[in-house]
Amino acid sequence: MTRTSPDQKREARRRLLESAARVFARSGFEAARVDAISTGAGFAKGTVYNHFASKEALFGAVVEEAARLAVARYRAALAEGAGRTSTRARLRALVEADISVLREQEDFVKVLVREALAFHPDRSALVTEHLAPFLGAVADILAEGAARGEVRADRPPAQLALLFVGMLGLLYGQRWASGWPSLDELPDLLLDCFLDGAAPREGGP
Amino acid sequence: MTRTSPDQKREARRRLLESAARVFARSGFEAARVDAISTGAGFAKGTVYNHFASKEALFGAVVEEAARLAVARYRAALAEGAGRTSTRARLRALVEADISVLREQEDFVKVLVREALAFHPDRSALVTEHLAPFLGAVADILAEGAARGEVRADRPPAQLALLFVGMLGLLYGQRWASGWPSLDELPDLLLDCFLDGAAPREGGP
Amino acid sequence: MTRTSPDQKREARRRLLESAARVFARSGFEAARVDAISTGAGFAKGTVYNHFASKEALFGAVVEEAARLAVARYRAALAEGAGRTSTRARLRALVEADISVLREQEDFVKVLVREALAFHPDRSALVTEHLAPFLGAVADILAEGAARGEVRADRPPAQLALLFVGMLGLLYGQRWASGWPSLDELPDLLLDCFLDGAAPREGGP
Amino acid sequence: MTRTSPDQKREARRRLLESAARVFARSGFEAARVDAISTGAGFAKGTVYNHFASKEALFGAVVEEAARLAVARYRAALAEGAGRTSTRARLRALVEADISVLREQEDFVKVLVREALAFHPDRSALVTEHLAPFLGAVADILAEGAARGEVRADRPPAQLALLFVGMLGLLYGQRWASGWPSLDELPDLLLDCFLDGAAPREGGP
DNA sequence: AATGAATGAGAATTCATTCAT
DNA sequence: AATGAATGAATTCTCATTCAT
Repeated sequence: MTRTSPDQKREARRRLLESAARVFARSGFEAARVDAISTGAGFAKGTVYNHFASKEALFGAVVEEAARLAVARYRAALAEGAGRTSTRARLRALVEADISVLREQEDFVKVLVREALAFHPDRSALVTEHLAPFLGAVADILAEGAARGEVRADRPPAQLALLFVGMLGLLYGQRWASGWPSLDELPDLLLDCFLDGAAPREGGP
Repeated sequence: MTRTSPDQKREARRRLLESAARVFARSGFEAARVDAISTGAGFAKGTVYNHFASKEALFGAVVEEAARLAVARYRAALAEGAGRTSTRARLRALVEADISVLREQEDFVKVLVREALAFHPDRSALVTEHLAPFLGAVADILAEGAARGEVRADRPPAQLALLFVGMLGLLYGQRWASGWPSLDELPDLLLDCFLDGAAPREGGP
Repeated sequence: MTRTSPDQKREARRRLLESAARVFARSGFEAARVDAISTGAGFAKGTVYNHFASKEALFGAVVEEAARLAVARYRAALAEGAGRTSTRARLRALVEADISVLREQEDFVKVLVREALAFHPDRSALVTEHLAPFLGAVADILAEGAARGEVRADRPPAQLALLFVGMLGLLYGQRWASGWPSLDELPDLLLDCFLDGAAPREGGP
Repeated sequence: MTRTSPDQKREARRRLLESAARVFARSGFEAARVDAISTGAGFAKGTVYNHFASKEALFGAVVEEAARLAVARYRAALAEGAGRTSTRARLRALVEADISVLREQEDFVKVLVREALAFHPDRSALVTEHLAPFLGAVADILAEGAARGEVRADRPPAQLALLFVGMLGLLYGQRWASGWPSLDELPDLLLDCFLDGAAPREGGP
C-alpha cells in the first residue's frame, strides 16, 4: 500500500530519534528546539511532526528507545549465558545492559535522569511512562525472584522496580557529580543497596 | 536625589529576594516569570530590574543569600560552642547549618540543586558562582584542616570544597528521590564518605 | 497507461465529492482539512490532488454538483409535468428542486450560503462561479419569461438570476436563524417577493 | 500609581480597537492577522497582547464597543427627545442608533453578523456575549413595554431581545445581498415584523 | 491512479527587558 | 526608586501542496 517501503519510514524515524537524542543531550528538554532536531536529521522543519505528535512525544520516544535497547541487550546476554541464573545475576545483567547503553549515550541519559528528577510532574511522568520496557523487565525479574524467595518482596514488583530504577538513576547522578562510583563497580553497589533494603548497610549509600 | 534611604532599598531588595525564592521554588528557573516575582513582592513588573540586572542575576542572588545564611548560622554556632573544634566537627556544623536552611526553604534548594546539575553550562556555573560564600567556608575549613593534617589534602581546597558541596547536593537528591538518608543521618554519612575519600571503601574517585 | 477505466475515475471523483460535502458541512471551508476529505473517501492523503487542483477547486466542485443536481431534478419534474407552464411555475419548480437537494444536504448548503456571504472576494466568487448551472437555469427561465412578458425584465437576466439566488440564500438563512419560513412556504414567499420587485409591498421582499 | 496616565492607556486601546475593526472588517475573523492589527495601530507585534488576552477577546471587545456606542447614542436621543415615549418609539430609536453606527462601520458589522451566523458555536457565542449592552437595552425596553402591555410578552424579555437582534441582523444581511430594505425603511419593517409576532402577516417577514 | 513522506510558509502567543515618565 | 506600556525575538505546531515511487 505504501509506495515508500516501511523500511524507509523506519529509517527516517531512526534518524530523527538519533538527532533528537543528540539535541536533547546537548540542551536538555526545555531548551531543545524541535527545529534543530528535524534539520539535524537532514529534514525540513515540519517533518518531525509526521513522525511524532509533539516535542514531548519525541522525547518520550527517545527514552523508550534507550529502554528497549537496554532490555534487548539484556535478553541477548541472558540467552547467551547458560540457562538458570539467580535473580541477583539477572538484575546484574540488566544493569550491565543499561550501562552498555549509557556508555554510548551518556549525555542523553543525563538529560533523562535530570528530567525524571524534575519538578514538573508531567515531565517526570513522561520519563517514567516511557521507561516502561525497562521497568517491566525489572518488575518481571523481581516478581519471579520473589516467587522463588530470592529477593525482597515487601512491596508490589512494579513499585520495587520503580525504586530500583530510581536508585540506579541516583547512582548515575552521583557518578556524574563526584566520579564515584565507576561504571564497573556500580552494579554490585546498587544490588547490595537494593537487595538488602532501601537503606542498605549501616548507612552507606 | 535618592529619597529612599539605603535601608528602604535594602528592604525592597529583601522583599524581592523572598518573592523570588518563592517563585523559583514553585516553578523552577525556566518557568519562573520575572513578572510574578516582582508583583509577588508587591512591586510593579519592572521594579525588579532596578535591583537586579537579569533573571539570572536574581536567581544567583537568591542562591547567594541562602549560602550566606547557612554560613552565618555556622559561624554563630561556632562562636557559641567552646573554642577548639576538630575539622570534622566544623564541617559537620557547616552542613548542619545548611540543613537548617534547607528545612526552611526545601523547595528552593531543590531547584538550586537541579539547576546545578543542569546541562546549560551557564546555568550550573551560575549556581556554583553564587554558592561562593558557602564554598569559601568549606575551603577555609579544609585548608586549615589540611594544615593540621586532619583531613585529606589530595587536591587544592577549592576543588575539594566543590566536591564536598557536590556530594552534599547529591545526598539531598537521593533523599528527595528515595527518602533516604534522613536529614539527621545525612551529615555523618557525608563526612564518612568525604573524609575517607570521595568514594569510600577501597575504591575512591 | 490508464489501467482504470473512466468509470473508475468517475467513481473515485464521486466518492471524493461525497466526502468533501460531508467534511465541509461539518467544519466549514476554512476548518475543513483536505486530509480528512481524502481519507474520508477511503483514499490516502494525496489522492484528492489527482482529481482536484486545490481545496478551493474541490469546494467549487461540490457546489457545482449540488447545483447540477438541483437543475437535473428540475428538468425531470418539468419533463414529467404536462408541457406548457408559466414562468412562475417554472421558477417554483426550480426552487422546489433546490429545496429537495437542501433536504438531503442541509449542512453543506449552510456552509455554501455562509461562504457566499463571506468577505473574501475570492471565496464568494468561488461559490457564485460554481453555482453557474443553477444560475443559468434561473436566467434561462427569466429570459424566456421576459420575452413573454410574464416577469420583470428591469435588468439583464443574468443579473436578475443572481438577485433571485441571493434572495433564496437569505431566506434559507432566515429559516436557519429563526425557524421561519418553513421549507414549504418558502417558494411562494420568494416568488412573491421577487416577481413583484426586489423590494416588494410597496417595497416588501 | 501609573506613570503614564490612564488616558494614554485608553488611547492606545482605542487605537487598537480601531485598527482591529478595520482589519476584521477587511478580512473576517479567521483571516485577520493579529500582527496586522497591532502594527496597523502603530504598535509592535506583541503590544496588542498587553491590552487584550487573545484574538477572540479582541474581536469581542470590538463588538462590545459597537454595541455600547449604539446604546449610548440611543440614550442621548432619548434624553433629548421629549419625555414619555411609547415602547415602539423606543425600540425604533434604538434601531436607529444602531443604524447610525452601522453607517460608520458597515464593513465591520458585516463581519459581526457573519460570525454571529457562523457554525462554530464558540464564535457565535462570542458575538452574542459581547453584544450584551445592546441586548440588555432591548430587553429593558421590552420588559417595560410588557409591563405596560404595549408589546408582546409571550417569552422572557431576554429571549425576545435575542430574537429581535437576530431579526435585525437578518435584515442587514438582506440589504447587503439584495439592496433591500434601505436603511431608512428598515426600522419600521423590523418593528412591524417583530411586534406582530416572529412570523408576522400571513407569512411575510 | 494512488500513495504518503516531505516540505516550509505561516500563525498565535509568550515574556525578558527597556525606558519615558 | 517605581512604574507598566511597549517591544520583538523566539517558539511550537499546522496543513495545503508536491512528487518520487
